[in-house]
Amino acid sequence: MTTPTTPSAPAQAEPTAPPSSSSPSEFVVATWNVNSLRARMDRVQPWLSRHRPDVVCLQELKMQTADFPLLELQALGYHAVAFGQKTYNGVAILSRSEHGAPTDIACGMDDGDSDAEARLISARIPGLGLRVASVYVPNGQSIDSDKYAYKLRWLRRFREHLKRHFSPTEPLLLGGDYNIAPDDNDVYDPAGWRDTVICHEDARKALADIVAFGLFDSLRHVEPSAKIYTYWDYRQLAFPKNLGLRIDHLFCTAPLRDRCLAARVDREARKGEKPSDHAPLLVTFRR
DNA sequence: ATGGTTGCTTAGCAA
Repeated sequence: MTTPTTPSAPAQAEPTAPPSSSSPSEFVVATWNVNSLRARMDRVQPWLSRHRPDVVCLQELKMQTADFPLLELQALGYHAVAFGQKTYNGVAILSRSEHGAPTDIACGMDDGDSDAEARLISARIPGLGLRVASVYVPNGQSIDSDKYAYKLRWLRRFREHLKRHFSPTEPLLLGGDYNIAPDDNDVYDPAGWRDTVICHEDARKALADIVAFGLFDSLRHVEPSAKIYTYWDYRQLAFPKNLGLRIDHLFCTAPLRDRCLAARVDREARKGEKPSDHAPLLVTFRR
């Protein structure tokens, strides 16, 4: 074991700001589509160390459950539960070890449908007294595609799943990539995007039906009208031009809406080498 | 913009 003797630290060895510390009065929940956890682990690890969110919903793991990096996350101080599959989809929930191991872990929708795509996982976080789901809604490709019919069907099944397993009066968080921009204000070019799977009225209605279960858009609770995006295409310099969409959401039930203190998108995570095409959304709640 | 970028898998699909 040698002691470093270099007088100046390496350029990127230290974070530029101290990591967030756990507060006894607040907790932070994030949702992030990482677009392959294997390809993104070198970014996810320092991001967790820096922000120390209490709970993180991840989407698009693109790996089998058996390949999920449980031990690496454990070493960073996180419990994790994952529902993966080869090549596509995959969702996970991380929670800081101090909140206790997640219980009541449920993968998929248990509604008898033969659909096996890994798009939903939920669990209870005992130390925070809440239930959390990580959700990856099908993209749907184009409105005349079979995939769009699957998207709309999946959203209806999800609504029924919520009614069966959750209550609008319990503390519940649903974080995920919904692949839907709820409002024209969530899109950089609403006219150009109107007849796409992201903005089509049937998709927006299906999401509204889910919200009608008793959910609130935590970001809009705090920022009612600001132009805030969570996704920028890799092509066409979309990020530097801020040609973005707000398709990642953290929905909460009424008991948590009243405790929602702040919400922001971490655009820093979209910059630099090999980012995901999505940036994380971080929401702070009173404990 | 009927294009372009990334990841998984290895030519073509999905996003």
